[in-house]
Amino acid sequence: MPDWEDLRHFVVLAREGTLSAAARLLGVDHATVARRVAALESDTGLKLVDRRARSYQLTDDGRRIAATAMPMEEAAFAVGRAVQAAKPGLRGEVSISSPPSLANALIAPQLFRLRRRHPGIQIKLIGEKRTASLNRREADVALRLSRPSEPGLIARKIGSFGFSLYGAAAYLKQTPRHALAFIAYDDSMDDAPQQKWLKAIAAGNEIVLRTSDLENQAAAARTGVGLAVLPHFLGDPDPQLTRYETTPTPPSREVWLVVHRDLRQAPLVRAVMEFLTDCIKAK
Amino acid sequence: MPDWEDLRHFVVLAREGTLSAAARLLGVDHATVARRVAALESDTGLKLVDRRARSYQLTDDGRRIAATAMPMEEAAFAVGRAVQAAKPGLRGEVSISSPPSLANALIAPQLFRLRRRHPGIQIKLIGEKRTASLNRREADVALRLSRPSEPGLIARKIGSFGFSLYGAAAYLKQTPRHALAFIAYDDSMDDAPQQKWLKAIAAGNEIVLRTSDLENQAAAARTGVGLAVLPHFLGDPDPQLTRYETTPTPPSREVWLVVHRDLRQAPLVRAVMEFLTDCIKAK
DNA sequence: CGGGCATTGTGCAAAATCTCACATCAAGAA
DNA sequence: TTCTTGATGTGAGATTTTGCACAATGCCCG
Repeated sequence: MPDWEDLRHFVVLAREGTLSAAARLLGVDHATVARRVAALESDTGLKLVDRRARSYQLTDDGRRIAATAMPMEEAAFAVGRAVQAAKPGLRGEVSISSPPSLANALIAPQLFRLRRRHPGIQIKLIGEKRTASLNRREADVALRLSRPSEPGLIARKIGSFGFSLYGAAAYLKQTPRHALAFIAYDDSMDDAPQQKWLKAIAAGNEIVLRTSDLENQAAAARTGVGLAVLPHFLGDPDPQLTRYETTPTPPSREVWLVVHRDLRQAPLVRAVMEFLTDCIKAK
Repeated sequence: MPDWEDLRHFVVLAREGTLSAAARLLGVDHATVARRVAALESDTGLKLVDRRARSYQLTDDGRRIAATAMPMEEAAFAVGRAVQAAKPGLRGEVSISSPPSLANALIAPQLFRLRRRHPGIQIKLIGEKRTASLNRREADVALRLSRPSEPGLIARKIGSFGFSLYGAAAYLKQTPRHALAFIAYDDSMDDAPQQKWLKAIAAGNEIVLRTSDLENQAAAARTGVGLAVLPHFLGDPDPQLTRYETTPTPPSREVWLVVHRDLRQAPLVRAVMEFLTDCIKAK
């Protein structure tokens, strides 16, 4: 039976493609990954990778072995979840994955409540566009803007929010309707409903700024660059921004609270889920 | 994520029950198992075992974690099979599990043929009563006397053989029918068909020897201790043994060739399966 | 074409791990 | 009881593994 640690390193290498990336992910030196893969090759008597100049290329055998070792990794994640779920009481770390806008505007400002109520809980708040995989234990709970379909996950809709166009009051006053400029996401967000809506509404007008960051869009809109589609929870409290009403109104989005089945009973996780629900409900 | 090697050691400990047994199975020192389990506990922050005077007792958490880690072990076995299956050509070791009688009388004497035909193949012949688990990779192929039902295994009936009562010629001549003594398996084999049959037929007569080893039974019968139920392939070629015909005749048994689905295509394994089929067919 | 930039390969010293030997302890047999 | 057997605990030395620093290489981009 091959060394399980060797397999772990090899699986990550197979997924990441390079020694360095695998090493970063595993938190070890790249030399260690290289040596462990070599050890696995010598153990199994199979050539698993072609060592090319700048990249490790899996051989057919390598792909085959990596594929059969994947279920091991999934089982390992299940062990990790079982460990997390077995932790009694309300002490420990919980990681939350959330879209950056929600994290900044609704979660972070409320964290002090959670700490007051459960002083033993440490939060790791991951505000990333990329949806972290709960199955891979990249986070314990997540907020998502649409219902996820991954197996093993449990999702509950805990709220929704609307969008409007916002701009600086002076800008709206001075600019004739046909000359209004727009601020949009970059292409990577082309499939988001609010972006589609904007593209439709802005058909004839100029899109003067594209940025992937919502905070940037708001900042630009505040200074009179143009109109941005912002969620109400971001635009309404801002004294420098004014809604610009349109028909049709922009789409609204749902907020889903997602957790893995294995973790939903853990007291630590339940407390955080309750907190997140309050954050969204009370916005 | 916990260290996979720690998990491997812990799973074996959980199954074996003692440090020493786990250490033997893993081929390491017992101190290594103890330290790895301790490391796993410190990693997870959970108490997994109660260290009692002479034994490691799993805690509830320990049982839970061990249970979730079992699938990892099964996946590891699958990797092992994939490795074995990926070996090209006809070089390497193949292990055969077989009932001892078949191994001694039909397989071992023919091994020279296999070696002549495929000089690159090394055979490990495990003649044990205990049925080795092909799923756990305790053997690559197996001969069984009944169709196995484990998942993932493929079985083919490759032959059958009959039993008869055998005794020394002189003994049979001298002894009146009602005084014939019998030689039987010990209690551990009470569920074997030939043993049941013997118990029925021998209802009134004395059972003078009980032994788990068929070779012993044959030896005793040869020297006139009594009558033993022996397979034909064992009794017929023996010049010192004579059949004692009865009605009803003893049951016959089937011979099944068993292999894991993952291995059946490997050239190495196929060659050995072909060899085993010939051994049984040509008896 | 040349300069970054990221990747893999290598030798060495340090750190972690394992084996080994011995000690201790409990249970069961004589 | 005393002896034997098989289990776990512990410390020292040997071995293995790892990280680090540096070299070499190929790619991308200006």
